[in-house]
Amino acid sequence: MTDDLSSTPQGDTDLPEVRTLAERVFHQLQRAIVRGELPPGTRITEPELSSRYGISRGPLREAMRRLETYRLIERVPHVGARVVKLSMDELLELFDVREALESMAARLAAQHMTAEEIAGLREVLAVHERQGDLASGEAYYQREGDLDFHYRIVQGSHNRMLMTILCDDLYYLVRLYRTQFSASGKRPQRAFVEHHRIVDAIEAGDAELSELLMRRHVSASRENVAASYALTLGEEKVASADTTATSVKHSGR
Amino acid sequence: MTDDLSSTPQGDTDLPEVRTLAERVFHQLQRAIVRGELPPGTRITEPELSSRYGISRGPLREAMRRLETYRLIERVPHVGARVVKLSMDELLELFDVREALESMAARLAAQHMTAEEIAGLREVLAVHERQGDLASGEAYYQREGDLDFHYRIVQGSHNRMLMTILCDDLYYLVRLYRTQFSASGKRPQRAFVEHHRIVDAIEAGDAELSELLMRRHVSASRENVAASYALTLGEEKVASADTTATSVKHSGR
DNA sequence: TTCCAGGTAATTGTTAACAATCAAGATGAC
DNA sequence: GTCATCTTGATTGTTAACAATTACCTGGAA
Repeated sequence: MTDDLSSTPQGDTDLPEVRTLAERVFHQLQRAIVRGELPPGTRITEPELSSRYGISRGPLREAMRRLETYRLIERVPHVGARVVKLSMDELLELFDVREALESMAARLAAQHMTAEEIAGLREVLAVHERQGDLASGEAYYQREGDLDFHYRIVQGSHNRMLMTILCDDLYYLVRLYRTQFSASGKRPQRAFVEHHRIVDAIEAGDAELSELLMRRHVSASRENVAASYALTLGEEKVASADTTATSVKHSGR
Repeated sequence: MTDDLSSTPQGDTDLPEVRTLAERVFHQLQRAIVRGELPPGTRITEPELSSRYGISRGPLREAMRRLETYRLIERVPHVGARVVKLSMDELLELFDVREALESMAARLAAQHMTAEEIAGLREVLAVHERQGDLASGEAYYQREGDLDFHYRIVQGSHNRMLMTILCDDLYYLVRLYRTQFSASGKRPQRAFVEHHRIVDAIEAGDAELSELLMRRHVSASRENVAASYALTLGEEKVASADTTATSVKHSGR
């Protein structure tokens, strides 16, 4: 009982509160899924996992139910659960949702963010640029830093419901998408500039401009992902795939 | 066991699938909370509810966890759960989230909604007006119809993630707010006009206009709620409360 | 060979009992 | 009289066994 702490030996950093077995296993499974250790589509079977983690099926089911609410696994009654398999369509849907919510967050951040929070935001950008210098073609750490940037703006909105939806519900899904599609992006320079402009607008208290810039920023990221995905579909169909990617946005009915 | 159906006697309309005890009790508890039969702040104790619904604590805990994901109850480890108690601040936060998501939904609906869906939307408005005629000062049915209107537009976005967040995650919370604050609104005429304008824009395929009108519509609803709440705070502070309500939106830091 | 049916094994849903934690009330000391 | 501590009751967390549904596999017939 008191050896719960010793049973989680290595660095479980920023573990908020593990007052129960279900919470501990939830965090472990969450990390395993986001890191790709449990590949998409993997069948989750309760007896196997309960024996692997050394707990009974009760707490495990509670952990699985929580994973389901974060959309990391999908359950079917009387059938079972499997790690969510993400499609490009759903990724683009997620970008639409992020565009709506994060632009609102930027607008509210321009109204409510404190001076300390803005200073912290600038510090995040400085760290990005330092890391970007030593590895201009970087991928992993920069992307984590990008998430940190967006995360802080959402926090700056001071809207708890927005924070819950974006940071709790969708955050791990975004990370899962990145590991799954290994989205390189290849537009760090432009993203850096956009980040700075957004912070400028927030610092100036210009709500409308902050909202507009964040909306463009997320939308550009979406188009970038769609375009690079179209490239992977078929190298010979580059031109037609590109027109498809752009026609998605403007497709009338 | 086979009398499960008879144990839920009256019209459990549109119950999607009750393949398990946990799902059935979840729907029952959900209705009880939204209808106000379980008042906000009510302590939820597992032995009591499990005996009341004639099930054991296992399925009940699963139902409770699902209620928690919909933010209808709040749980604290080793302490217990209680029905969520909503504050006006949180209601206004919810309006900000709805403004962001529903304006995006209207934009996508203008791009993707089919002719049949638009016809259904017009039919909803016609039903509203018929009911509005026979009871101009109505409250309950009109509000349900209002939800139906917004619900259909979200469906018309053809964005499954948007549909999940708005219709599954936030829908019952909106209903709970309405029963709890008994939001009369008192602006049915103007809402009707706004609804019609939004459908017009969607039918014309004008994405930007649809988005703008929906954003204004939700924002106006938010201001209306804030103003009527300010009235209930103190009758003698009507003037100052009104300025507070409007300054919320434009409050710089 | 292909399709359908039945049976078997495994997995999920459910239950009841046990263990640990928390909250409240009683008891005692200062 | 007030505060701290202990005890007691109740509630939540956890476990293991039982029941029911599902999926797979085997066998046989068209």
